[in-house]
Amino acid sequence: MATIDDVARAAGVSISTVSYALSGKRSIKESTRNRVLDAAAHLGYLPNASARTLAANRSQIFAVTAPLHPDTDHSAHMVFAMEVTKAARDLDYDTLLLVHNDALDGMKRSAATSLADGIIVLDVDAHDPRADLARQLACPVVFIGVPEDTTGLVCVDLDFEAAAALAVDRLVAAGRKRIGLISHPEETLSRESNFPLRFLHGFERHVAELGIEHVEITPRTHRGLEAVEDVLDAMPDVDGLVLNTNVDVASSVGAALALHGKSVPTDVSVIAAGVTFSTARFPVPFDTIPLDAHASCSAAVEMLARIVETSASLPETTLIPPTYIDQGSVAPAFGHAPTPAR
Amino acid sequence: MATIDDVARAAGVSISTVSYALSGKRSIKESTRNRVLDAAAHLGYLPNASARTLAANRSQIFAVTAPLHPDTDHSAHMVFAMEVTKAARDLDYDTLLLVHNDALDGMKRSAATSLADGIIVLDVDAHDPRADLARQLACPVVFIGVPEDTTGLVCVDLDFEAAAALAVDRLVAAGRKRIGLISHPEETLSRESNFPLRFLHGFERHVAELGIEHVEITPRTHRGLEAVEDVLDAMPDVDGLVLNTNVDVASSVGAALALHGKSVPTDVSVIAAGVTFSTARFPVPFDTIPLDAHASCSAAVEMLARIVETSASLPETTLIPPTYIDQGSVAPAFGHAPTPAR
DNA sequence: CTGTTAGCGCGTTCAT
DNA sequence: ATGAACGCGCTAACAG
Repeated sequence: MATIDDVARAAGVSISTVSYALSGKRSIKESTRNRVLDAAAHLGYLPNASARTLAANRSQIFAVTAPLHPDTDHSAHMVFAMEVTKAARDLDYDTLLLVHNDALDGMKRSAATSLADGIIVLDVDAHDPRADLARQLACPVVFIGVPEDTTGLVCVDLDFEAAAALAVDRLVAAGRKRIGLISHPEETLSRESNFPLRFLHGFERHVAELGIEHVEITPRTHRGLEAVEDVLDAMPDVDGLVLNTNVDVASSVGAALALHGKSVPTDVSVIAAGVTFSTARFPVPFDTIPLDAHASCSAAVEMLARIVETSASLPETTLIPPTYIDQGSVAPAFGHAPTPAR
Repeated sequence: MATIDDVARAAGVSISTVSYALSGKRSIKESTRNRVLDAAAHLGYLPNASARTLAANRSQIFAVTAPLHPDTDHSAHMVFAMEVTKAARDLDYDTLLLVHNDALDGMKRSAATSLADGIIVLDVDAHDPRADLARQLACPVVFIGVPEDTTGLVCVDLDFEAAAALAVDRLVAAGRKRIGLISHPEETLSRESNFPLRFLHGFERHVAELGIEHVEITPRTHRGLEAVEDVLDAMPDVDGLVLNTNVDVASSVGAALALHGKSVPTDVSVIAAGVTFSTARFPVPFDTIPLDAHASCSAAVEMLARIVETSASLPETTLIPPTYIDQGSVAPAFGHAPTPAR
């Protein structure tokens, strides 16, 4: 490969001139700069990554720790990893993938060796060991997700409590009075993956505030049928349903309701909330309050870049407000004059 | 961070002694070596990645290019990326993720800047632009998948043709005489994603050799029902079915057959072949010839490491022999004395 | 506006 | 078996 020396020689200037002409960190006469640029392009010159890193003390690499639990949704996982990577590239960073048992050690390693300038943490549990580690590391860390103790941490995530409240509000605005929630499987909750809990709390708080009849279900299987039947057992005349669950369960809820003679949206209005998947191609599409990977990831990456580049960080948690996608699965209850949603 | 100088001082030796004590590239007296190791452990010393890279001309990083097409299966994608990453870590390499429109440029960049020691290519098309690029790059590249022109390339993949033949053989051994193949959606085939084509060819060749009645179907939807109906339209008395298709279609094939009064395995014996997903939790599990991500990825990563570390590469394509997982979805046809499978 | 030069931290050759 | 010293390619402080 061509080095900066080759370019300098070809352009008839010194190597610092080449460096500055390419980085733009100080002004160079238009004509000489063009000569440098031409020479660089001609030689196909790109600065050696490690030399640049060593000298500038910056690698332009973010590490991404993404452990895989038995119950994690590979598809959602990939989407987050990709969105982080895309957002990072937009800011001129590459991303190193840290997985499996290396999710924790990899954080230490990439920080201690100055491999990475910063670390993005995915799939955060309530009591995530990576939270403690992040507090010890000198390396900047941003969490996509919120552990229980956020002291000293920078976190970004959908506002799941607000998402749950928004779902309830929409159903209530449509005159729905008996609301069921289908949550995540027990195994996910017990691992204390954090967002289902936050959604659950938001739901409970809001229905309590509004004095709404409600029931919460944890699916025993990966199918919607049993979940729907659990809801109907507990609340036969349910007229509103919130789905904060995985795609396997959610995709078969429509058929399960139909099987029990309940139509969507008339008998039961349904909203999928805090979910990464689209319901657009479901047999029955649902109104959705998405967990928007793009929004979370680009926000997180931008924060991390800012922290790295300005070394100014105020630890704080950023909650992204929920948005609402109408697919026609919520309709006014019989005899109910719809009130405007909040 | 502690530098090698700190360790040298703490151990009362020179930096080269530290370097050799840690790398083991030349022998050091037991006692001094232990002093060095202790000092290093005590200081939490890890060599600076870029300094090490600059001096050794090796980054211990592999780049992984994994573009995402509209029809790619996120879940399978993630599994491959993870398996590559795990295999790489086992050999002391980290992996850089290259996605989206950066899949091609990223290859150039990571090679030209010496960011990566080698490149793993995922999701290979028949006419993949990354194949030409790989031929030009000085950087070692291994493909997981096989493009049409493999001249000068190193490729690793499941032997899809053998997998198709194995599926046919198993059905024939069970006395099945009219075999249907449900392939991938048209959009996947037309992009010339390569493995469905290779599977298709293997299937066609082998049924032709054996003189077996057969029919091939390309699903029009993402559901098994229409696909099964297409098969039944073309071949009402089908008694063997090979599924080389996506999880959405495959998971609903069992129910679709039942709906048309066909039982598995008696009326129709079914094999899923060349698929990344497990059918174990399907309503009706199928015998499976898996596309084993772990096998392909660790083989590819080991080859790449070998090429990087010995700079000895003979371009060649390695096809991994298919394996068979019995789930009870294949049974002898009525009146057929089962013959031993090959 | 441009050139000179001192490191960045480590691997490795050459001496001893 | 150990140490001294050079150089990897680049950035940035300093000098003009």
